[in-house]
Amino acid sequence: MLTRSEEDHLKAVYALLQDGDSALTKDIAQRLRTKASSVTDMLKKLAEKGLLKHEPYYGVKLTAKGRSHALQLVRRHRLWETFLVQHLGFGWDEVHELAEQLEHVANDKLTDRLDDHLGKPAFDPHGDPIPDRQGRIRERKTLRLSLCKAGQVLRIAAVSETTDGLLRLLDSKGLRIGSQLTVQEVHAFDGSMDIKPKNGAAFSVSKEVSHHLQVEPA
Amino acid sequence: MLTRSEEDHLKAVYALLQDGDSALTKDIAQRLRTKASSVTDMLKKLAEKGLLKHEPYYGVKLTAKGRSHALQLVRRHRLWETFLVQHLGFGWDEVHELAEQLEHVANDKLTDRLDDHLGKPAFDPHGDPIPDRQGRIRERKTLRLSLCKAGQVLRIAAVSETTDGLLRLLDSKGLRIGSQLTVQEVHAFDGSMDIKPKNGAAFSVSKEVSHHLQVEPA
DNA sequence: GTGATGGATTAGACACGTCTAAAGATCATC
DNA sequence: GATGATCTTTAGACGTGTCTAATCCATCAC
Repeated sequence: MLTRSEEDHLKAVYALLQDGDSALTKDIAQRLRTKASSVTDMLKKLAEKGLLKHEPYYGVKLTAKGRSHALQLVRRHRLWETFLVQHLGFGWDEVHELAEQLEHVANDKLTDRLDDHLGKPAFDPHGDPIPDRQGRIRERKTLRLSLCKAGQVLRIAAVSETTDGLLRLLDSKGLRIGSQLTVQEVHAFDGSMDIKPKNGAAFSVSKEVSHHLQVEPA
Repeated sequence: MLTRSEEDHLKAVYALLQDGDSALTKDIAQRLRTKASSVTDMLKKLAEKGLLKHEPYYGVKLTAKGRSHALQLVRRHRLWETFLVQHLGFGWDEVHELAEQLEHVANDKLTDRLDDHLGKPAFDPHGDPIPDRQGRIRERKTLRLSLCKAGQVLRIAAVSETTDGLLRLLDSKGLRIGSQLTVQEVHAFDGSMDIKPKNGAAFSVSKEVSHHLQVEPA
């Protein structure tokens, strides 16, 4: 049995490894709004429990057990988000915090029943894939907006779930999952780009933002 | 903001006061599977937060604030139980533990949406009343089976929610919410009674059991 | 009243997760 | 390969919630 804090750390590691190639102690700390020293302690603990390998000063890698556990957390998180949006009428940009709490209710039967109830969805309201019972993910062939070039016409497939601010920003520009947009220009000096929603005015997004936007060719 | 443990203690106090006239430290401890000394500490803390009055060696009484908070916990607990049974197909005797966890996700919007989604039910699957948004309870005019006399024909209205064992016992005898039964005999020396389900064989229940069975005239 | 009894409280300890401050590694740059 | 910047870890402390053991209190039988 993992404590809530252990689960939070495990999920942060998983998310950072998904995102980039490494999970830095300070990034984990920042994500969990805690301090690096606390993270070190926790990594040691998770390593002892066999959920990850911790090479001091070098980094951290999930074990199969750790990855599996993280995937179950992600599964629960995204199923709850889907439930909150589809059945309780919440907006996709206001469910993250709630799901963050609900995901810690660990009960396989509950999770599976919820999954059935929702029709075994493959993607959550943010467009992110929902791992199945076995932790398998049905991937989409999407790419980061930050890797796209001027002139490309794209559709938004997913938005990194941890950034509610980004969701609201997009919403205010009339963009949501499935919306179409065109890349007008990419500025080499800072990686920012100008994009134009199909039915709206062009605006500029920072590299930070485009990095978190998953798109597919329209 | 209350911690999970504070909420658990508050709810235990509320439940015991509902049940009998007083909430003994040792009974709270037993209910929470903890020790009396731990409970004393917690009562002190809850008293400082203005949720209850703690008269050392004498007892404990909820303040309006404490009662209100407890009612919200009960509300959430019973709404989740209703959801689990009605929408996810759980049995009424297996939802208690899960609801015990879900109730701690405190978010008014979520609670109200769930309430709406379920059709603002007045009673949960155990037959217990669900407090509304304002903490108001729609009472049934039920009485404890333990107070009934031989010859009375009754219908089961509710079963104390904290005793899953009782639920299974009843189920095995063919009894559930709404089932009809007749009191055949009451044994004065130990308070036990013989009851006969409408469509089933008579059996005997202890005072402990009959105390937790809410019935109404059939 | 006096004692016995049983519940309640206090005192002191401990595990856990967090923090700050200090020390240890790594790496880019000169 | 020394230096400084930055990140990581360690050492030691603290708050919280729990425990055990000892003490305190109310009550009931006599």
